[in-house]
Amino acid sequence: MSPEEKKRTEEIIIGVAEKVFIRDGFSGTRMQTIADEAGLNKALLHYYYRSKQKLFYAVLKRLAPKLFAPVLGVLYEELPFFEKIEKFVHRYIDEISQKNPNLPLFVISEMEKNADDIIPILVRAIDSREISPIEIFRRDMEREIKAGNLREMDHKQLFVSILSMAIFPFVGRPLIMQLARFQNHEYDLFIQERKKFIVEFVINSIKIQKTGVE
Amino acid sequence: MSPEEKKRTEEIIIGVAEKVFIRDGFSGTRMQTIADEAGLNKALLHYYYRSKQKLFYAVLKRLAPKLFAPVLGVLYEELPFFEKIEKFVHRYIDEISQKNPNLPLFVISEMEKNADDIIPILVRAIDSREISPIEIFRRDMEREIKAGNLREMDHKQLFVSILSMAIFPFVGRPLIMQLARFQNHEYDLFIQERKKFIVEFVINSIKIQKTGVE
DNA sequence: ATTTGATTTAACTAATCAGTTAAATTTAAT
DNA sequence: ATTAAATTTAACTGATTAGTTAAATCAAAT
Repeated sequence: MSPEEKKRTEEIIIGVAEKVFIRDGFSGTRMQTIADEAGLNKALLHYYYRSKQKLFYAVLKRLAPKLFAPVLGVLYEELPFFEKIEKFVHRYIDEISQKNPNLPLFVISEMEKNADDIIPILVRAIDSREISPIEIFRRDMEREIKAGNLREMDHKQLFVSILSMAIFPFVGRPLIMQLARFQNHEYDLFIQERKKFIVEFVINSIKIQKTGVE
Repeated sequence: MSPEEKKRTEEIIIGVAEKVFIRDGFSGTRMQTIADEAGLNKALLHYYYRSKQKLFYAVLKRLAPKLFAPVLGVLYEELPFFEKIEKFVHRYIDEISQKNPNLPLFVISEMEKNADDIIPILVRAIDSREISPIEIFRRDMEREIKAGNLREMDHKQLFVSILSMAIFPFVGRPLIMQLARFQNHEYDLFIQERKKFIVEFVINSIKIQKTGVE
């Protein structure tokens, strides 16, 4: 095979592995399943990636930048604070909807079970810049509070609230569907409508209304 | 052994099994682990509960009412809407903090992987009353909107938002700790402070301020 | 003291799965 | 055509684990 062919096989494997790992989790994934879904055989998987662990890490390393960069990147843009929140929420929900709605639960579950191995890989993707995302967020808030546009509040509480509202509908889908009595087909629409809701909900809560009178 | 002794063994097994299942998940749990942590042997586990599946279901059936009743129960109480939200959030975070912070992720993961078996068991616990919790919530909102105390908005979006803010810090702990740069010991305090934050945050967002002038 | 049921011990089976190996076959490049 | 690398096949090993079994021991009730 040509080197391009070789590369393509490698990519087929890692692409299918990504899909299966996200769907079934690390321990739920069978090498045989990956081989089957890739239309290849188990021996070839080990020929390219020596072990299940190594294949998993290869998947994670490829995934990590795609996972955080597009969303966290918004925090580093030069934007008015409230617009930044809007763009952040929309970007997150759009990305996950389009990419793979099971991604958040996968990342969280594996971080929980496998902390020591996985967290360092993900942290490199989170901490790719000089200043951390949460510190950027804190500074933005500080500026807005001084300008009288924002109520004073703990920046981590606000940050986690926005994250929670955006991420949890993906993670907690089966639970939410029962509690809030959703039909299967309703849920996607609910998530799309959620973008606008979250932004309005958050800004309503934190923004100080200018009276106009002064 | 006396019947009391017998009962005690049964309870030791199911109690330890609950702890282990929640910690390691169904497929991550080994019968040997349960036996070891209960100070018993594997044969006895099968003597009382015939299989891992049956033991798991027994755990779930015992868990389900304890899981939802104390929290959802608040929704059925006769309380002013905003106080109800406050009590709901405090109750949820207090219950989970004290009981087992891994519970939400466990429930969600197992619902996701094992939907057909598990959801019916949990749904019986959610739907123990004539009117569903979400319908109660909708009626409360409708009343408050008519009374001019509450902005108009989709009741499911609001309900999911409150749930998200309360549950996600438990589920997403490892991710949040990285993103928001928490040290281990800070997180418990953060969650305790979160009760007040969520209530204020939500009410600020949804309440219509009476001008006093009228 | 005898009986009954609870519990232990230890060895076993059967299934699953990661990983290995070696030989055969295919493909592309030279 | 020859070579080298890619791919397949198929059988294997070794580890893990749920579940079984049978014999032995123990404790409580009668």
